[in-house]
Amino acid sequence: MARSKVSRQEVLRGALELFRVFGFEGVSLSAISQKTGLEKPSLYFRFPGGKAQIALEALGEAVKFFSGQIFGPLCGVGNPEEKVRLAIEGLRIFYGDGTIPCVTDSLSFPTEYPEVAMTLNRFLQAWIEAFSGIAEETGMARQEAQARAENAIIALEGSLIVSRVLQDPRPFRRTLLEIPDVLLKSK
Amino acid sequence: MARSKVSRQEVLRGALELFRVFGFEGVSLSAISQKTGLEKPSLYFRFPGGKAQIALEALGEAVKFFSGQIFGPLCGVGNPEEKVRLAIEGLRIFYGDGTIPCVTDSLSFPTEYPEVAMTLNRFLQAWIEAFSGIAEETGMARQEAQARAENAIIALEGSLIVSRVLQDPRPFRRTLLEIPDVLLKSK
DNA sequence: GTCTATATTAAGATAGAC
DNA sequence: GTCTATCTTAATATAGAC
Repeated sequence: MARSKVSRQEVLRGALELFRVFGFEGVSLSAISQKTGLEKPSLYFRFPGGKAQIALEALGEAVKFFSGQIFGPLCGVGNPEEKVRLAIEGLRIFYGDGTIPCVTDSLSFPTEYPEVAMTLNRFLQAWIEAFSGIAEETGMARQEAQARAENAIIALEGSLIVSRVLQDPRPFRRTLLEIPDVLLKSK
Repeated sequence: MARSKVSRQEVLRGALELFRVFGFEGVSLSAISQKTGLEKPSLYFRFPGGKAQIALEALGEAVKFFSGQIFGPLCGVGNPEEKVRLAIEGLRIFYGDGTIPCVTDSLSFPTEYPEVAMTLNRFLQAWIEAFSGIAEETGMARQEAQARAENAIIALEGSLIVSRVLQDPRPFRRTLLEIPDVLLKSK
């Protein structure tokens, strides 16, 4: 079993970058091949399901990052302010300080693979749940916490679009700064 | 000059629907042909620049809608609350009550045509200007008004993503309801 | 496991009849 | 102006050597 120079995770992270920037339809297997250094048949050997499987597993890498760097800290012990601060640093890294789109956007346009949409749906629900949980820690009512969580995610996703179209990271940065207030501060 | 049954505007509106839902790379000329009832060579006769030209002119239709139904009311005379109410009705229609993505999102993923990105950039700046203008009418400082305008657009764009992924129009509807406060209410 | 070579389909695009 | 037919390229995907 000749081990390859490119790990499965490296392939998936390269693919994830491509899918986030160009969207599902905007990425070809040739592009993934170029990005990862593996020829197309090698990609099919590792991922018999082709582009759809690669996209799904790449999405899994994003979920793993969120689980570790964002949901993890939020679910841990400690005061809410500090936990939100840690989550925000994770978000800043994941989004390249506002320069890299979110999978939740890029991969949410219709494909012929319903699994992609279903995985995104579960991912977003988990995200809302994590944000909602930290909001509830401030004593907020469940419904209010849920709305705050959704608002924070809405603002993040929207700011990434605005930053991308204006080619200006400031809307994203400003939005990140406002997250603690959105999640924790009672009005 | 045999007049055709399908007007240029009908073609562009059909194409705009496709581009909004599937993104630039997700739409083929065959799809536009099917949607509009015109064969591909007829599309090339009307739009020699092919898909890129159709996308640009379709985007122009979106700009026209916004100019008439959103920017127009906001720039008119009358009290700000009523003008914002009219703009919100325009937005609700444009976004199919949260079921249709925004061109600003769908067409903002990289293509080989820089004109698309430039047109989107100008469109978004005009939108910010229009929202900012109405916010300034309440006596707000210019910088504050600009931030409020961006926040309103960020919330709209983000809520469309969340509504799409959750397959639930409520995040969008809730966001629409909050727009008057975001644009007009001093904190 | 990875590759070269290739099959197959669909894309963007054009020629030329009507 | 719109069509049928066709060209060219690039996409997904596989066969088979190493």
